[in-house]
Amino acid sequence: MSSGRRDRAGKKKALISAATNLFARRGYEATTTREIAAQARCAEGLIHRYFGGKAGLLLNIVNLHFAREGARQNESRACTSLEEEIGHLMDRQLEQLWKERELLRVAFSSAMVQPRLGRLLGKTGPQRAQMIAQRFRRYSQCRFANDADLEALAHALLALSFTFGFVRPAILRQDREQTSKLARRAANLLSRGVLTPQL
Amino acid sequence: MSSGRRDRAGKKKALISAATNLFARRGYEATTTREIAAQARCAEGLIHRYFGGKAGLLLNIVNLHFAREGARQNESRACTSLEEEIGHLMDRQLEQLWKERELLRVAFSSAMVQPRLGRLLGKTGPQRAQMIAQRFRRYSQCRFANDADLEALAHALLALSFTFGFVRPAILRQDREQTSKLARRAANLLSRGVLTPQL
Amino acid sequence: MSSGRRDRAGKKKALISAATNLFARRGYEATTTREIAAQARCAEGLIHRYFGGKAGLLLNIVNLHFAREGARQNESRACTSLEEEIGHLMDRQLEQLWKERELLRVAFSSAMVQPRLGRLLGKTGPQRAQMIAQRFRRYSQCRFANDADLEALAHALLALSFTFGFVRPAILRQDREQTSKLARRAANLLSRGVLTPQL
Amino acid sequence: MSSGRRDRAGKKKALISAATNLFARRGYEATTTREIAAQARCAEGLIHRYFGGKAGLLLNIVNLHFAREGARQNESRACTSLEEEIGHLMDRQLEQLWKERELLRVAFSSAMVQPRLGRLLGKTGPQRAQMIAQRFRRYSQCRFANDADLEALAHALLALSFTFGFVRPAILRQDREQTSKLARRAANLLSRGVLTPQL
DNA sequence: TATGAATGAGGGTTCATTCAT
DNA sequence: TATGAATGAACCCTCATTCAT
Repeated sequence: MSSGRRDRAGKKKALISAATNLFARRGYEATTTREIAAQARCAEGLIHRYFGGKAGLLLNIVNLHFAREGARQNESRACTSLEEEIGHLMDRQLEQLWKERELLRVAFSSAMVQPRLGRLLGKTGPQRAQMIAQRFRRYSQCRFANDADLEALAHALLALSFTFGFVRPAILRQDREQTSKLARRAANLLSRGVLTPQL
Repeated sequence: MSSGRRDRAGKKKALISAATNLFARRGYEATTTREIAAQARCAEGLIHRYFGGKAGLLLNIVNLHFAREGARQNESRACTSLEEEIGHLMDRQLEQLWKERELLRVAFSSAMVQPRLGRLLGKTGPQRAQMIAQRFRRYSQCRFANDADLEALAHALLALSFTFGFVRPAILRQDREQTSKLARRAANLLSRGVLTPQL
Repeated sequence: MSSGRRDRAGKKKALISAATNLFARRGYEATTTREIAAQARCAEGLIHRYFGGKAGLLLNIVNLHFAREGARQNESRACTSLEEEIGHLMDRQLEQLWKERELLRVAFSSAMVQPRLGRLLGKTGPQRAQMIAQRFRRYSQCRFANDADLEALAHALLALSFTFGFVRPAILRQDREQTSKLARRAANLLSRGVLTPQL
Repeated sequence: MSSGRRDRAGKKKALISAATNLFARRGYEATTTREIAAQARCAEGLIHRYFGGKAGLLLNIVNLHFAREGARQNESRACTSLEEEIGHLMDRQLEQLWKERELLRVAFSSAMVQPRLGRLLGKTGPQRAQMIAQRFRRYSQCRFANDADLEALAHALLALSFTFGFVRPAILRQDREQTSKLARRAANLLSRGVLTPQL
């Protein structure tokens, strides 16, 4: 289609790809625009022309990713029980977060210093929690504790997966198998807490 | 002891204090060694002589802080019930993490890129979890579910407090009251999950 | 003649107009070719095709302007006395230089570094001086001092108007009314110097 | 006295000297901080540490020069007549301006775009004019025209010397001998204008 | 030992110019 | 012919680190 010298879209994509890679591997600050351009095989100036500079490039990357993320439907099939649903959710989360750990590293690392980016990242969580809580309500034929706090459950599951699936293995470099196991055990506790006892 | 111009210990302390302050306020990268030296009222060169450079200074700060943290006794008095204990623990954690949020921001932000620092930070969590689990066992006269997973409970509580007490309010800039409430509701779910039903 | 997309003459004119405007407002160095092209509503590349680059564009502008200037007839009507003529000349010069101050700023500023441009600008002065001296000779029926140096008079008047009408108000930002008054007083001195005393 | 690595004053002087030279030869914009540092045999960073950047360096140079200039007494001995005094003044001016032409080129070139610098340069002129006018009044025993405008005379002489001694030879690259001659002839006209006729 | 002047590599960014379309 | 996407060299400036004093 397009080639070499006049491929605006291609260059943008290449820059985003290179930057995502480098930011994740070395961190935002430690990555230079020179490196990004070199890896993308185009001129440094394009970073500024297309994204308004290094900071804009980062914002663009995060925006892009989490827009896609937010749009992604909670596409998995229904389970036969809430416990199963919770288990599946946690497994999927652990897997997903691990896969995205590089990008998350960059995003959170930068968000620490860049409030705007922080708020952007924060949008996703509560939305997903709402969606998950909604799914949980489908299991109302189950024997919920009367006052089962499904919203808190959803938030708690996301919090656990974030900590055990990303922070501890990817940032604190703890053994991933162990943290994953802990995550599942913790999820079990939550399951119990929300279900009426099986007498 | 020693004073004025040849006060090695005093200078070190001053540098650490200044750096902690500045790192927390502006972030590690945005802080310059000149600023640190200026605020500590001593020469830039000492940062390198004493700590081996800016990175070493950060490591030293984090080390110091979390050593103290780890040594801190689990000093709170015993509660009458596990639920109460869990509630208290969560409250203390939320408060503590909020108080330390600036330093945590720097520590985690840097840990993302500096594995060594990450591993250092990661030491604290499991240790604390062990201590907490130990305390929980004191309530064994309670009606635990037979297979109550007290270890997972401790880890989960720390994970929840980390997310709801630090990540969401301090990084993602979400409303702290809301996230604190969510933390407590989630802790409630865990309480239930670990206790046998009150028939 | 030609219109729309293939209007070479129109594009050239538009570029010259835009560049004159921008150079005058912001200075040569501070103006970018992109701005010029944008304001002229045509492609950046044309600046190079038509004028050989940014520098060539400036040269072209100055050339054009001072060609027109040189060609301009000394159109003013004759006066009844040399004194009146000198006064009128000075007034016209002060007005004209003030009107052209922006372009002159750019022209001289660039001429400082670009000898070719300097020489170009220098052509105008002596020519005008000759023309003015010629006009002065028409008043020979007046009582000139025998050895009246009308050529020096013409040069001096131009020099005074340049300094008091452009350099001091437009570059050194001195009060224009004051410098204009000084110019007229200095012109008076010259008038006297060239006229035989009225006994 | 001082050597190599810790000679702050020496480095400052070297930078000023190098910058003055380069700015004058190539113009402010065309001179790079790299070149200045190289010619001064010190690190580029010092330009920013000592002078606050390239612009500050220029300002410093001009300030320094014109402070010295302003302080310089009008040290020449008295003459026997006003005509002689005027002639001497003009000669000295022509010589001085030619000697300083490089620095003047920079100063004026930059002043065109930098109002603050312009105003700074403008301070010198009126002051000198006042001093010169004062000297002229010493010749009051001469036969002045009653209403001799000595202030205008002083300003006019400076204007003429500026144009014929600097602008035309140094900027417009006109033959210096010719412009100098014109300057003297113009000065003569002024002399006459201010003196009563010798009957 | 403590200082801070000096270093110099490398930072992000700009922009006149080129050239595929 | 006209376009403007792409280039890349060079810009000014920052700052952790070194080392003469």
